[in-house]
Amino acid sequence: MQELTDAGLPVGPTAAVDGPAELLDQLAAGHRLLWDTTSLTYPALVGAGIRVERCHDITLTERILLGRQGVFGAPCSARAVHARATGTPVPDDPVRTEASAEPTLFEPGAADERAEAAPVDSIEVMRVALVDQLRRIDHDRALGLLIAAESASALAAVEMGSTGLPWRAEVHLGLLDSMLGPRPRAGERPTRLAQLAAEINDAFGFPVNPDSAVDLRAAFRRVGFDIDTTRSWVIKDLAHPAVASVLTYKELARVHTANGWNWHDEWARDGRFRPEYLPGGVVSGRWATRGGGALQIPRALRAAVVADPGHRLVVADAAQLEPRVLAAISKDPALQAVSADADLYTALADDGFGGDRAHAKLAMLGAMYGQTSGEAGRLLDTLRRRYPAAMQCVQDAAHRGERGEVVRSVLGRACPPPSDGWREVVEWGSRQDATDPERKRADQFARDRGRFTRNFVVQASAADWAAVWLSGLRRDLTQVPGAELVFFQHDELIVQVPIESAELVADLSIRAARAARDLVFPGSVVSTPVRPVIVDCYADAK
DNA sequence: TCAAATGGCGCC
DNA sequence: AAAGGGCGCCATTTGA
Repeated sequence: MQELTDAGLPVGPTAAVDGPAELLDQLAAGHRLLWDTTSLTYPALVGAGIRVERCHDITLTERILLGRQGVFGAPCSARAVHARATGTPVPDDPVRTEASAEPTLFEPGAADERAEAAPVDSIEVMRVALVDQLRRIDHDRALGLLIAAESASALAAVEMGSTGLPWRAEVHLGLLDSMLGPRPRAGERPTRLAQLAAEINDAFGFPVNPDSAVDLRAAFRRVGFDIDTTRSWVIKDLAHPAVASVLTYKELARVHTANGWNWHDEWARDGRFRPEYLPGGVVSGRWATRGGGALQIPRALRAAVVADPGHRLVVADAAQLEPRVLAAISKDPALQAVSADADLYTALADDGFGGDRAHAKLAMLGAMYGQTSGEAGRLLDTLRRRYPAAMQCVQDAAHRGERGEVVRSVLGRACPPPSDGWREVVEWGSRQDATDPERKRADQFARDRGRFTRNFVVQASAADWAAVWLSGLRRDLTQVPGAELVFFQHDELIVQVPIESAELVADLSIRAARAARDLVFPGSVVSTPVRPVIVDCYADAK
């Protein structure tokens, strides 16, 4: 047990916790728990009805700290940190056994692996690891904040995975029936898809399997359309009678395979959808999920997310977070001014795009993603003129990436360095003649990485902000009986709350966003507003 | 025959 | 000159 201040510094004694009674005492005293890996230890506590307010997750912290040293993918357990700190051989990380996996029979060693996955409980190992991490954090305020938010996110992730997102089976199954027809036998096409497939065959005049991109492309080529991909946005512009059926087929087939009856069987048990959330699972610091595609719930199915009786959903999203984050990290005066507006894109449009919001948005997204072709490319000049500092900021990040350097988020999360293979290609190719294929390949590699680092500074800083926002709101929600975080997706979260507390929670989400702005961008005038909506059903939120 | 790669598309 | 970021998941295709 170790208490840390909010700045990530130790103030209390170190002591092992013996047994549940002492654990409860320590929790009641408001101590911050120190442990190896939240996702391994905390689920059992949550299952026992114990809620931890604050923790320090050594593994997640180590991932951030090692990343800043340019190391990715190395073992990050307390034992590994201890080993590196003491100059002893670094053990492999414990094998992660998936909670959702079927028990494996007849697999020698599986039980041993599970035993190894038990969290490290040696207090001395953890003490040494913590001291080493604090030394490396070195009183860096931003980094301490990032690490505190990462650990808090880990708690929230376990709690959300346990609580689950309310999911009404009858609504979901009703939608499937209306879109696809009755549930087919295993391996068969739903009736609606079978109909569409027949229409597609008729329109072409020969059999085509719309599930096969190869087959579909060959079919369109055979009738005179020289396409090299069957993406919807290409198909939609072709003048052929099969087009409408193909597009509808693709849309419905996607629902069937991604969120159809099989998905429902596997993921939507007991009125809840319980994915496994992985904070920091993306290099930018965004969360990932394992199972169920939780971060890609299609809009068409959000009607199935309905609050329990007597409850409401507070759906809060940070409006246009990424351009606001760009304004904050670049300190571009004009973009900061524009970001004062509740609708940044409208203000942007009025500021230089003749009131054309769609163009303004396209240009801004293109600038952050590194797009330079097409419409967005043509609009880039306007942005460069109006917001030179902001454009310089992403341009610098791109150049650093092209040169093989790394970039960091506002709170200090580092992007991975390029691979050895990348360096070889780029170094060799850059010495060749401009027309040499090796040179072209090298330039391509460099540009690709430039786009990645260009986007990283914005996406990762936005993730910093979102983690602090989520952490702050989670803490505040402990004051609201019955309020539960049930979903988090990059810049949007959902709290299920008793009706009488909905307004309060909506307000808390706004305050937490303001607090996150002040913590992540101290002194910045850029606002990062959230707009909570109180609804019964997720589909009504937008 | 099976694992890895690919194509496509959902979300931000 | 040219340059579309990050994911997870499914069915199909490819390759050993």
